[in-house]
Amino acid sequence: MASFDAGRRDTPNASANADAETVLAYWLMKSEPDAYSIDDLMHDGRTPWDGIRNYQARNMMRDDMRVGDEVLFYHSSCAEPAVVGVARVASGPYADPTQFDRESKYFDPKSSKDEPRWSLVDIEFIRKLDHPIPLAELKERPDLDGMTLLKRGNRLSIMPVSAEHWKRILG
DNA sequence: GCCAACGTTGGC
DNA sequence: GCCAACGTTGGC
Repeated sequence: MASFDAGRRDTPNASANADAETVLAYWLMKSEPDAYSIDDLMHDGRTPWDGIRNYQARNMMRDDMRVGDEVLFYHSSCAEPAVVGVARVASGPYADPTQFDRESKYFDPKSSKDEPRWSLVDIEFIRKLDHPIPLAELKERPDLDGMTLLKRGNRLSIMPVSAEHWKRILG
């Protein structure tokens, strides 16, 4: 199992370092545009990132994200997979309400309100890219070598992005 | 704890 | 639609 580091904490004891809280971390979050696109986020302004049912992705939202962290919004499972916009983490973690909703496809009978299994954060719109950056283009760039998104077999829908890669992609 | 079977993701 | 890759489940 790969482990991830949001790259935020400079000291081993982050809790003793108040400044660590103010350092932004960067993320990439995938969404199928048929289900929820960057235009949907632009329209809504803000949305709960519900429906995540993968433990690694959940752990990153629950344990590693901070309000203000910035997010590459990525369209997956579509004609042209691409980074299409920028968003921001807008809340701390809380229980994903869809896990308790019997009508939801994300309903989880093994979860309970006392011990919720799935957490989420809210995401808010920052901007849409004038020109999406297709996956195919990202793959061709030597300066993005090692990016989690580009690793073979990667299926995580949420992943950290290093500050270096962030600058190279948006710069 | 092992591991086969199954389900899901997501590019192509 | 195909299929590689990976996560989860459950029998043992």
